[in-house]
Amino acid sequence: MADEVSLKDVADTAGVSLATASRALRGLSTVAPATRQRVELAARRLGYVASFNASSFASRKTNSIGFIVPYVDRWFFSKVIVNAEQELRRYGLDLVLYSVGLEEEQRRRFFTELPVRRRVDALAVLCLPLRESEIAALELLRIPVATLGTRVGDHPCVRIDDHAAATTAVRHLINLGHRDIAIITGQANVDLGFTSSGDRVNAYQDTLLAAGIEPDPRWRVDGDFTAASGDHAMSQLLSRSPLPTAVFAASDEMAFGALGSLRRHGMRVPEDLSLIGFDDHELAEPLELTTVSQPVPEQGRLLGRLLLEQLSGTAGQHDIVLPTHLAVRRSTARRLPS
Amino acid sequence: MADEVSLKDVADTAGVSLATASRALRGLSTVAPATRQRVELAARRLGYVASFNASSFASRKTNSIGFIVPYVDRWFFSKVIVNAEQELRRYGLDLVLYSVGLEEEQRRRFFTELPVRRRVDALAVLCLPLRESEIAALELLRIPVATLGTRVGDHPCVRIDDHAAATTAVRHLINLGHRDIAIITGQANVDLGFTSSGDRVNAYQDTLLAAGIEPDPRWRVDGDFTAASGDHAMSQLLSRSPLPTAVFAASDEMAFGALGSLRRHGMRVPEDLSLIGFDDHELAEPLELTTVSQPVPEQGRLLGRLLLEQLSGTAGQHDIVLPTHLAVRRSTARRLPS
DNA sequence: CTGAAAGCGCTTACAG
DNA sequence: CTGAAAGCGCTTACAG
Repeated sequence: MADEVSLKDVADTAGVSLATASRALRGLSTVAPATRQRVELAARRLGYVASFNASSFASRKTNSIGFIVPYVDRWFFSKVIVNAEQELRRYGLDLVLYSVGLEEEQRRRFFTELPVRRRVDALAVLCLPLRESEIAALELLRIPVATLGTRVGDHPCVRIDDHAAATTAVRHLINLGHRDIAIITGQANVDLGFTSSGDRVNAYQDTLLAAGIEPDPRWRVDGDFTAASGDHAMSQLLSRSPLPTAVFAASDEMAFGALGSLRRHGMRVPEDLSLIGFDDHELAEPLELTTVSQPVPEQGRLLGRLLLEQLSGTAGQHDIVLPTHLAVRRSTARRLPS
Repeated sequence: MADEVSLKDVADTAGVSLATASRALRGLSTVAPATRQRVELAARRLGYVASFNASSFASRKTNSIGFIVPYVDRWFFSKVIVNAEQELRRYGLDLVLYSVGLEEEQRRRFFTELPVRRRVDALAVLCLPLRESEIAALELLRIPVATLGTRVGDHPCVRIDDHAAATTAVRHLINLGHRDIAIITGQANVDLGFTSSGDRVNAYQDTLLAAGIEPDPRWRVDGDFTAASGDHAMSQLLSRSPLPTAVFAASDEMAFGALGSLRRHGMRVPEDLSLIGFDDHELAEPLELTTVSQPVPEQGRLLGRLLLEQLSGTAGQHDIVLPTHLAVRRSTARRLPS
């Protein structure tokens, strides 16, 4: 692109210095309105676009925000990322993605080599509870950090109350008369250690106990948040006896898999078994899944805003807990008197 | 980060010049092995990481690839993006996302303001058939372009044969004895004009005609690839009379929505109606949906590779058409003699 | 195989 | 409100 229009061209055309042209185009307030107009006109005429690289380099900012995520091609994460990205793009910031979920080795490398160093102005950590050593590594960066789902140190965080939300789900089943309630957890991914997963299991147990029901360990099966694991988990539950009358799946995607298993086994929902999920995935409504609804796009937007606030030094509230609610659909019903 | 280790520090420690240090760390071949070792050791000792901005700027490369996409939070696109990104990251390239799908205004701005200018080294266009004026705008950039799903000018492309794939789906229904076959298209998004959507509709009509069946316009309902639209479309079909005995949904997500509608209407699949989708979404297997399977991750990887090849001047094959296959599951069955 | 020097295209104190 | 000049931290001809 040897023929790209440079800021110098704009400055010359407008009859001002490089410095003034730069200030005018960035909207700095120390430029006379008339001057600004001339510069803007020249820039438009010449079709000038600033070099991202050059201006980032000169200003010692990267204009990029790093996102450390376990997965990007899962419903929850893709929604969060899209919405955070839109929030950041308004301020000219790029989102650069780092997937560290899959392998321990990948994660270790990320935190030792710190590829984000000198590469991003701030960092978002999504649903990854960090170890002490990892937190220490991040502090070395000396850049703002915000997290989603799980608090990391004192960094600002946006999340939901997983324990309370899961409690709502289990209590809904209990209120419908169920006592034989199984759970499909997300705990198979122990290495990632999503806190939300643990919180949901704990809520399940606490809520049962509070209702005077002893949680039966045979009615807990661990999935990994995928539909396939939900399918498999439900098949395991259906091979046991006695059968539960209701199942709480810790994510909608697992619930969808469970739905498949139930159909293959000739079990009707909710007539033979009630099923409740967690998330309010967009398929939950068409598939009539009762679930705990959480505001995913809003979490993404707020995460973006937390980062923005820190970069501009106007950091506000630090631990934002968003509300969830029960979306009652057809997949849960009153327990039949048996 | 006033205290970041610079290349100068590394050079001094290793007792070489800046230039040599730079060459050694980038693995250029014109460095003596012993020298290289000394430099690498020094870099490791000091914990040196090159400034992305500075090296990009100095080398007049952005080390970023732009992805123009209609959506990023839909199954197909998120899979493609993840896989392309992994391919690119191996070569130190970042993927920067531009969503231009939603509003016409957004799209117009993208192609007139060209925010990718001076911002990316190459561009990927995903499933967006471009207009002449838009193609012209891209050519102005004078950077490599590769596309997914739809050819744009002569640029390299990776795709499937949508017409052939959809033909397989419809023929499967015909082979099962169905003649009253409806279609849920993706044509509601006319503004985006996905070619895949049109190709699938055409294949549907062509295949019916080839079998001596006159396509009935009442059995075509337009969706927009979302589950909600599939749900709605199926409800419309079910309100008509006579009913089709089989339905081809142009995407799995629409098929899932259709499944919801069918259940609410008390229709059994496949006993009362056969349903076939398109994509092989991960929920297709648990939900037992017969579908046309396309290799989505591979399309992402190949797209990344096409871009890489062009950047390194080793461009190979230019129009890669990947195979698809029918995944037969429980949602389709032989038409009952009525 | 190595080094000295120019330069990438902006932004930013500093001075006025 | 504006300009001259330094400088951001690397890479890249060029020369040897």
